Amino acid sequence: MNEVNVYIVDDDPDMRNSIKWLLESVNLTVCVFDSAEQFLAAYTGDTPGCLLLDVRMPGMGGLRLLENLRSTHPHLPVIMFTGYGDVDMAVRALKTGAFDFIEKTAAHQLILDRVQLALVVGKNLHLRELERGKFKKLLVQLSPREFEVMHRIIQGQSNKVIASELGLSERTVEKHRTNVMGKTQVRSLAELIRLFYLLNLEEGA
Amino acid sequence: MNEVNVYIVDDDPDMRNSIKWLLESVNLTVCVFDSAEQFLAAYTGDTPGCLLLDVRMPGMGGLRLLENLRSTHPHLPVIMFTGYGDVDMAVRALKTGAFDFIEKTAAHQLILDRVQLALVVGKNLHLRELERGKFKKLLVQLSPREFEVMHRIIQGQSNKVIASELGLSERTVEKHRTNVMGKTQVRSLAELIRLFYLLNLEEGA
DNA sequence: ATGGCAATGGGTAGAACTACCCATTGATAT
DNA sequence: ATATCAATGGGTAGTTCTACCCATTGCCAT
Repeated sequence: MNEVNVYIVDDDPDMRNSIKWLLESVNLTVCVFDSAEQFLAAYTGDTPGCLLLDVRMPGMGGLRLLENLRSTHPHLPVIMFTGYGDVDMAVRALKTGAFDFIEKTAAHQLILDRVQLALVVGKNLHLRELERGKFKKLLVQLSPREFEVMHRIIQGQSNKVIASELGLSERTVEKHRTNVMGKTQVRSLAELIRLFYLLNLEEGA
Repeated sequence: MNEVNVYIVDDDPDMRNSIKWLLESVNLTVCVFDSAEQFLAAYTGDTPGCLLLDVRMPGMGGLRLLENLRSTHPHLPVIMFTGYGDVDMAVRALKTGAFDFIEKTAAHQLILDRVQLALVVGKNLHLRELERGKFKKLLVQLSPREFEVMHRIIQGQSNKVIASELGLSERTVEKHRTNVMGKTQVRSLAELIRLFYLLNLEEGA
């Protein structure tokens, strides 16, 4: 399996093969699926890539899959791909978070360009996602108390203030603080804050 | 002048008045303009609001104005408004950063709902923009040396390391650090870092 | 050329944080 | 019931940051 994949989800075999051939002609690695359900079952999100997604399909439609992916894998660029698109469909798709929206009648070069752009963006998002995922795993190792203390540290409270507000001794807060810095593997307060906001700015939006 | 405005830019007087009447019927404050140029000359961005922008106009078109606004006022939600829209136009507008894309034939209630949503989003973006603008003004008061030191502080470097890398004494770095915290009016390192990333995450994207 | 400011550096004191050591309590799991 | 671990708190030392004081150099503008 290659490092970067273009995923194609389309119920029409001819269309799948046509696009697959087009993309492979520029040395891209392609994975095809004939339904949204099949893709969901197979996709793990552990490699960068992008998705070419047919809108109209039996079973779970493209828009439903798109919505699904926005919550589970927000960092996979999804290019919606449709034979007969209307304005409402395009607007809904893009507002839902699709990376692009292309009609199947578009020129081959245009499709290639958009896919290449999506791949570049997808690589960057994937890198960031790796960093986020790593930090997330470290965060869940924190005990409830440590997490509470971390939160207040990030708010800028001093150990003394934290101790007073939580009814603890300074020594205990210092211990929690040490554990937070150790378990999250950060080497400075600055890095802790940066990683924290890296997580929250994207989950909140 | 009210605090929150809906701006309308359309070269067709009938359309302007029709939409103006619709929005005023739900107690919204409306400002109308008959060209992109007129709007650009008048808009300052110092109050929250949103913009209903006709796509096809003589002179500067809606898409050109949209691009312009994305760089100068990224926090004004722009709803593109068109009589005869096609998929390509909608996709281009939304990918450029339009908040929404509505056809003029849409139901009144739908238009109202989308405008109200844009206003809510616009208020939040405006609040954040106020905070960013305030911090920006404080940042330019920093001397070049202070700015350099601030940058390294945010990277997590200690005074000692900064002093060594810049060939300064620790005392001097401490002085710069004190000045940075004072001039930016932050009460903690955490707040400095938060505001710094608030600026950079939106300007970089 | 005198005043203001950026940049430089020193002294001293205190506050805050870090890194080690030590211990008790209580809940949970095997 | 014995082990493990979260949470609690103390001691002591060393580092780092903050808050004051002081000064010199050099540049720029009125």
